[in-house]
Amino acid sequence: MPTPNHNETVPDEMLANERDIRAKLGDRPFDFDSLHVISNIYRAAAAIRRRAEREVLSDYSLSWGGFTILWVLWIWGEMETANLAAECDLAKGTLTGMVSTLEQQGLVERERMASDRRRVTVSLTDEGRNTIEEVFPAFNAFEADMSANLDTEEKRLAAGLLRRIITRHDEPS
Amino acid sequence: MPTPNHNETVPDEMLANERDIRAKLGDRPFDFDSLHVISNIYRAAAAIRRRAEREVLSDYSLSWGGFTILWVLWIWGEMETANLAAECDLAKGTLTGMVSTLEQQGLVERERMASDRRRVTVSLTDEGRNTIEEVFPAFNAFEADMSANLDTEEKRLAAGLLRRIITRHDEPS
DNA sequence: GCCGGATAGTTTGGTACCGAACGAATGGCG
DNA sequence: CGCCATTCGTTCGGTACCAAACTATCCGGC
Repeated sequence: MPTPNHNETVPDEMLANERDIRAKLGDRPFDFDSLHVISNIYRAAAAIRRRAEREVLSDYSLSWGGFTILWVLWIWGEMETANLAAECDLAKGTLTGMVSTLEQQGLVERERMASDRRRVTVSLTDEGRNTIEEVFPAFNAFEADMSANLDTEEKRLAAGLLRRIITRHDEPS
Repeated sequence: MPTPNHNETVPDEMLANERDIRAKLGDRPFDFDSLHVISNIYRAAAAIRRRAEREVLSDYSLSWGGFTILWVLWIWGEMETANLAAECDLAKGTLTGMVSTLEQQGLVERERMASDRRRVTVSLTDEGRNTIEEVFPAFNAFEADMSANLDTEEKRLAAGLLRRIITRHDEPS
């Protein structure tokens, strides 16, 4: 019968570990609903990243972070390092190394800005653009597969709920 | 007006980057709903982990993974390495190093099984138990804060939707 | 008994990632 | 002009993490 989560104790369907947690700690005044949301977000993200790197990105010698950089540059075009780091949700120090890797692979290029020589812009090379145009459809198909247990409405709902967690706290570094 | 996601084009509220993606790629046949779910899961997870390590775990010199190990051992008690790795969602090789770190910190201990000397069990020391009993309430408060924009019903809904993504594909290593 | 395949954990080699410290460049204010 | 606080990107030291190679142990068949 489709009546999940119908009371305030234990929802009908839980992962095995969620049940065990209630069994162990259920008598203590913890916030189990928050616990399950947060830990499920993390588990889902880890599964997504692992599968993506193994099943999609490795074919193109891209890491998750490398793919993200290409993707961001593809959507937004040339960006300076600081904005790119923020958009990729990476520390700027991390970005430096990953851009260097992509640069060696010939997928992006750096350029110092003439107006302010501290700043550096990063942009896709032609090869980088070809790569992301080839990889992204495969990646998007992977995303669809990964979320195939949800229908469209549920995906939007989930995206919206997550958005409200993300927007609450988002100072990357 | 509270009518989010009311049509099949662009939902009312989106993150800035979500809007930009539609603007750039909206005319191509990609699955944007899947894209947004997956990328929001990942962004949320990254924000959660970063904040947790900075604001909660660093006070106890614990990494995210180290905390997870203590937590799992606290809930389930003594475990052998392979099960512990699966439960913590880590590759077994990764676990070896992190258990060694925790062992040096005096928080867990290893023991070879008498019946099968290949196997090793890991359990909390008294100090480890004290640590997790002290850290977890702070961590749980953090989880509550992190998800404070959702009410109880929404947390359960989100946890359930995520569960359906997790259960679809979960062979960690 | 012992040999060979299977299995549990560890080691190894490499990337990713962070935070903090650093060095170059800038721009305002004297 | 010339200092100096600020703001860039990079570098550095350290952990975390994975996949694959390796080691030790176990167990079934001869």
